[in-house]
Amino acid sequence: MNTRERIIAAADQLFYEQGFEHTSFADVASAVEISRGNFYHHFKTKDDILEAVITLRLAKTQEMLELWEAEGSSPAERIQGFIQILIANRKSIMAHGCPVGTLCNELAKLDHDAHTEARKIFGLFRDWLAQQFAAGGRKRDATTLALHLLARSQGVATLANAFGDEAFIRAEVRDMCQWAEAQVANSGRAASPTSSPKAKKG
Amino acid sequence: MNTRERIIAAADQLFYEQGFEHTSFADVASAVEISRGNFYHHFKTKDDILEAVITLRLAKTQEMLELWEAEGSSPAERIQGFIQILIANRKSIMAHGCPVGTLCNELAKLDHDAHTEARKIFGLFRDWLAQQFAAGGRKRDATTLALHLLARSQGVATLANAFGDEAFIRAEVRDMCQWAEAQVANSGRAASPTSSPKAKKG
DNA sequence: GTCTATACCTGGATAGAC
DNA sequence: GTCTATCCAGGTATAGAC
Repeated sequence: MNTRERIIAAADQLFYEQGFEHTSFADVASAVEISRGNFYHHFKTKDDILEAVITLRLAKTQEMLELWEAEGSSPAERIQGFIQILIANRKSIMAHGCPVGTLCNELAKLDHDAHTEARKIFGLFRDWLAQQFAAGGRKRDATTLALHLLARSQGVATLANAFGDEAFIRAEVRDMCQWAEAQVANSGRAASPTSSPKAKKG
Repeated sequence: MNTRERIIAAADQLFYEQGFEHTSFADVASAVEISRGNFYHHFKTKDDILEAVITLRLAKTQEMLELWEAEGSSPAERIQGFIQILIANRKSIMAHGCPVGTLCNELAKLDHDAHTEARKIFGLFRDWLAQQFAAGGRKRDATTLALHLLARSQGVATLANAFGDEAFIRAEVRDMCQWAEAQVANSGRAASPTSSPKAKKG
């Protein structure tokens, strides 16, 4: 990994943990253990680093989705794999929220041009999920279902971050998995539009 | 409205639109049309303003919930009133996200002490919603249902902010209303844990 | 490519006149 | 209570030596 890549990786992590604006060049430089002067040899402005970080995230997301596509044996299983990242990443989500959602939120507030690029990460997840629902027989409302699931996982991340409640994450993940199962199982019929999270110990 | 109150009101709005960190004393002072020096007569530090803003938001939220409590004629109607704020505030949500969720997120990233105070706003909504579900016959899982609904509305706000898609908000609101209706109608029985957003024009 | 030194600006915060 | 003037820290960015 060359210096440029190390800078991007460090910025990626710090932007997630501390936010874009709150992270200074000095923070990144000290994480990479280079001088600030050297820093500017690789990136002219802070926006350039942001752009590189978003590009990296897009690439990593794309790669992950392709892996899931290859590994999962059915649409239902793949969708459940997506939902499970809430549990796999629960510690960092409780500490810092969802990397995608919080970055988009921050860039929207800053009225930053890169917001357009950042939301493409959401777009990748949306399209991949829609593809799974379509493959599961829900061609007509695949994107609606994808956005619905994406929204739910975002909401879980936001509240998990606010309350730090791991049991809440697990309960919602369980419910989302059951919901997803029912969607692609129910492929032919129009499913009921109502649901309930399972009552505790119910 | 005295100067202090005007400062808090301006800070409240700017923190929402631009974020806490991105908003400078100069921004607030110029919005209130006072000098920066005068500013410090009212608030010693930036954290003091943040605290005042959160206190204001807590009070306004409490007041709003009490109003809804008095005005709504049934638990189901009150819950639907809560859901409808996503539509009433759709423009600002698409532009800046949810005021509560985005503030909590930002404070978590800054590792700011006020995070504890800020999440109490979520707590007010959670408890009020739980109260409605309990009144609707769902005493046992009232808080679970409340958190579920709160999470869903947060997720809708996050994606609405990212994509600026008003139709998406309306579709999710419709689905949440139907879900809520079914919950308090179904009071006695354990409801099915699965749901689907309605297929478009389905 | 990497460093040190430094210029420049913004933003938080203070002092003191009115 | 309000103002102007000012200080200081930190953050972005540049110049130039090695």
